[in-house]
Amino acid sequence: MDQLKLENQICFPFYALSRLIIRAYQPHLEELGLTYPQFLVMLVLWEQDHQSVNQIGEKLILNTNTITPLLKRMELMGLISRRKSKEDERKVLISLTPKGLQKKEKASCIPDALLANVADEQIDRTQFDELKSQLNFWIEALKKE
Amino acid sequence: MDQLKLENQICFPFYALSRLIIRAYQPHLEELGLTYPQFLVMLVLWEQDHQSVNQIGEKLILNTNTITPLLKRMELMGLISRRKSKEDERKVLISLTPKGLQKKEKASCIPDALLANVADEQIDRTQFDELKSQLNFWIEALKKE
DNA sequence: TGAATTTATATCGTATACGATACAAATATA
DNA sequence: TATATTTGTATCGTATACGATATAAATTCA
Repeated sequence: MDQLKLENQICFPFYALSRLIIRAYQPHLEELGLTYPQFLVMLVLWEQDHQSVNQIGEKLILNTNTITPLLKRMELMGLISRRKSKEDERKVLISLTPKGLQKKEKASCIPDALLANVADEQIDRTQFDELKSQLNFWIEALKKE
Repeated sequence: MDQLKLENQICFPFYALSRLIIRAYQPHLEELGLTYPQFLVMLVLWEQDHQSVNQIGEKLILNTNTITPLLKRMELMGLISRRKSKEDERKVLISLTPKGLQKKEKASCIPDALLANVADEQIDRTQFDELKSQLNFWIEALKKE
């Protein structure tokens, strides 16, 4: 029955860490006026502008029933525009507005600021990359389910 | 600007994995009639019955504004009971009902079933434990923030 | 001991998540 | 080419999360 102990679950640390990381981001994102999922959408668009709802959803592993209202709020905030694709009228293309693009510079210091805060205590680069590749292995494994 | 690429963020894998793991649990938890956070509450109570709202919240790193409605739903489902502590009338003690206790046995096979599904492809035990302790290090670091 | 402070929980408002379903545009196919 | 199927988004309902705020019980302290 030990396997039902909370501390023996591998699932819980991921659940907890996800929320703790979002909390750590919060003060930085507040300055940008973004929530964490909104920030992720911005990352995707800063990397490549003019993507369909589905393309964004696939990268963030989120369905349209989550993404659509999220994008609508971001449109209201003036960060992005939503317009139908001319080639395929089913698709809705998301583009950055000048205001949305402008935030990129302000955001660029966030990852560093966070790492400095948390991982300050000697986490060596190799170990860090090792962890990341391990996480990606799990993600790919679970995406296929 | 590469540091703003989604794939270079350490935060995203945790966010994604958390949701993917919950998805993987879903079919198993559906049989139990529980959501994932409800399952976590049950884990905490199966390990030790009769805990206050705060005690449960601390273990799951959740505030009462999340836990309270969650527990109320579980009370409606007949899994737990909520009653004021006699020693301290501010505290609300949560206890398992027979129905809640009964589910423990059915749940005991879930962790194994999941690991068999996902980690089937040779993940050795040592590496697994290493990962878990690394995650716990991060959790403790972020909890202190 | 009476008022100020702290503690434990609950309530409210907003923003995700996501299963189920709807619906229009595009594609396949008989 | 008319219909069935697929694809891309959106809508609806329910369940988290969580900041801000409220409130009653307990504790502190002037």
